[in-house]
Amino acid sequence: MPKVGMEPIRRKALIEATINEIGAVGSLDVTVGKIAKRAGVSSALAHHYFGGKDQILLAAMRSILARFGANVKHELAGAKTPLQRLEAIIAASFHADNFQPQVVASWLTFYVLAQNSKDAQRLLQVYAQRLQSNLVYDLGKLTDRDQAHRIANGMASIIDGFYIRQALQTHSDRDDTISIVSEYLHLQLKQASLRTHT
Amino acid sequence: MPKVGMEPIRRKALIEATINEIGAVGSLDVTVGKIAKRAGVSSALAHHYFGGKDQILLAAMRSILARFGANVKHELAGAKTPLQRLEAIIAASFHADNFQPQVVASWLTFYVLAQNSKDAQRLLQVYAQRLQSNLVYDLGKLTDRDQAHRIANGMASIIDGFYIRQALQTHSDRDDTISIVSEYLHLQLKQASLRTHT
Amino acid sequence: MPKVGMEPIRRKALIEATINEIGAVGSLDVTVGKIAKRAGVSSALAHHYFGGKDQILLAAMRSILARFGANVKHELAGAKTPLQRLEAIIAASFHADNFQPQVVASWLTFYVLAQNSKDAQRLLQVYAQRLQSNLVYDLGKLTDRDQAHRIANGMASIIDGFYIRQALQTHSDRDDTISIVSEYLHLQLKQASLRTHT
Amino acid sequence: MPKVGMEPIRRKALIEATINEIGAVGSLDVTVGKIAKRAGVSSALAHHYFGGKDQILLAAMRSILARFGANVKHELAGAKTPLQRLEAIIAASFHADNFQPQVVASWLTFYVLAQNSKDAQRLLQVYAQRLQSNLVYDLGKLTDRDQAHRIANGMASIIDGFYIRQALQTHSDRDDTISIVSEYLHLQLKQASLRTHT
DNA sequence: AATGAATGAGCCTTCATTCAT
DNA sequence: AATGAATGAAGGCTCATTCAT
Repeated sequence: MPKVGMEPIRRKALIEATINEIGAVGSLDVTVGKIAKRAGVSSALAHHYFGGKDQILLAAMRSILARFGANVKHELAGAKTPLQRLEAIIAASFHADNFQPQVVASWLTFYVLAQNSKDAQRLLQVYAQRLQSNLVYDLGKLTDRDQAHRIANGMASIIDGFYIRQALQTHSDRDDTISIVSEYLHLQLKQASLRTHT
Repeated sequence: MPKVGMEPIRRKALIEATINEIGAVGSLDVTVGKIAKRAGVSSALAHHYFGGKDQILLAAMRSILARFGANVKHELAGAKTPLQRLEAIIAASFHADNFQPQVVASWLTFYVLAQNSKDAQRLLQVYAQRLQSNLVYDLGKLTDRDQAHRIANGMASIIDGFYIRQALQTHSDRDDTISIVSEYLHLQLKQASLRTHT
Repeated sequence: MPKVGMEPIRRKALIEATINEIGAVGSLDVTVGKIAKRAGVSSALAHHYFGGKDQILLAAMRSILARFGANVKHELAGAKTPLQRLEAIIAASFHADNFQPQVVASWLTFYVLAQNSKDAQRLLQVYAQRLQSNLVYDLGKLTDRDQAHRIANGMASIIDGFYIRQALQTHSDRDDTISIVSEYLHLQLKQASLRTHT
Repeated sequence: MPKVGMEPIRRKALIEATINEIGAVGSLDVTVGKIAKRAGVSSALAHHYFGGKDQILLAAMRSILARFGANVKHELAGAKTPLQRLEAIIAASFHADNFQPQVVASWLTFYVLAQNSKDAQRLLQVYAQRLQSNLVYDLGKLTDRDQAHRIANGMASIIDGFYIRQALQTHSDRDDTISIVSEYLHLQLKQASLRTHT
């Protein structure tokens, strides 16, 4: 039983516990005490390692965002063409990891948190902008700049829309979801190409 | 002058105060005390009329949903063709009344509330299903049943997506938003007609 | 049992309880909960009426200061000559009301509080300056300005000194104490008059 | 190189840190953790060496008292006559070492501590009695026993009074302070001699 | 019709203290 | 000799809720 170097272990456990707790109680009533209990430690320890409730939530948020980023990167690895890259981003968005109930519930909580916490807001905006630039970058190779922005905007919205509907337990099939978003992309591109070439 | 018939006045005032309070504090920290103060009454009175905090929130939710329904009905009034009706639904969704910051913040809160309250969940689902059936009904006249469901699903998601992005203060232009959703509809219909006729 | 207009009664009771609690536990460990219990109410009510612990302490401080001020005013009422007025101030300082163990313990607490609270500091300085100006004013009629300030300074210090020693339970006789301070005053005045007339 | 003989070094550092911490935060909020951090060690070590918070404070108190005693002894070294000795005690009381803000803040803290801790109380009383006997002893050579006690009492009070006023940041000039106390002594002695010879 | 009074329950946070390493 | 790990206990504060008037 190691008695040193516990910090990373505890941090990880607490972050995991936070996400699961949010998933379990649906974001309301999420309490430092309950998170700590779920992680098998005292609430004092949670404060010791994170400094406060907000920072625990923020850390959980960062963790989810990081995992999402990693998933995107991973999916992107095998993609060659811009279109493949765009499809990869869609796939990553609905990757099982990111689309789990607890994770989706966490997203919802973070959206709410972002209404009052500058830090949470910044975090969420950084993520949103990165997604947006990824989309715009690849779309830019397939159509003009204005269309790229427009389509990126639509895609991001439709993805967020499916997320929030998932949070509401309007369970939809993952593959159906992906195909709807993917189809959106294709139709928009076809239409954009028509517009451009006319 | 005995004050009679105050109940509907107070209820209305409290519901309005609830929505504004949610809009003001961003859904967190919304307190019966603050709602009551905003409505100019004591918190005890709020309990007296509604029975509890959850029911106050539910009433506010019903109010927003009702207003939304009225807006839809109003927009639908002048619509003749199925396509016009679908456009009317889109227009109503982004009608200024429904797209105000406080209202959008309230939606977010209700989504969260729905995670824990059966009543809130039911309310939200009733609304979602009504929207869905409206969409499916009109789409059904323009394409086959499967396609209708699919397109309705996509439309609802993209609308919800724009809502949540609005809640995050990713302010987008109302007309742009409408045109993106509307375009989505048209492209899907064109595509569906191709599929059907082949 | 009156159920309205409780506020002043509760405030008074809580302030009294604060002073007694400070006296009882010796200023350390003084807790909102204990104060409230001593006043026969819940700690929530104490917060309701005062807003927070600091403000409760501040209110107790103001009460003691006010009582002190009233005692001074009362003693001053029968005083005619400047010398009588100065003696009256001394008498008031060691008046039974102000020299009770709980009250003296409260003073000590307030001194400590003043180290960290701007409000407490200001309060204490207002009191100190008022005492100082009273002393200087009357001394100024008996000697020159410089001497007046000097003697006032000495008198205030010796009074404070007896207070703190009282807080330490170095019980000294009240009359002895008064006579020592009074004697200080007389000797200083005699000396000052010598200095001036030479 | 095994670290041996660290104990006295750590103890000294912790005591010094305690005094400075009290001076820095104004006696409230003084925490074992902060003291330890200031001393550059873990709070566990502080407990290891002292056994508990109270004992750390007590040790700091003893240190200040000892330093004060040393200062008195040092000043007394050059004093020949009783009067010179009395003046030496006054000088020592306001010696720069003892009149530093941190030291004065510590005194205030100890006064508060003494309200609840038997040990602190005893310590403070030992110091007070030693000072008192010193004063009485020398005064006894200049006047009768009753007068000696009386004057010693006044002197001690006036010194304490200046201390507490210093703690309240009513900064007074050191030399002025000394001269006021010294003058007190002289006037009292003159008066006492009159009384005796009459 | 309306409210002031009052509280219990619960949450976040801090801190002295212990223990194994 | 020294510390990271960990916690129990307690405190300040908030809030939904009840009740008598």
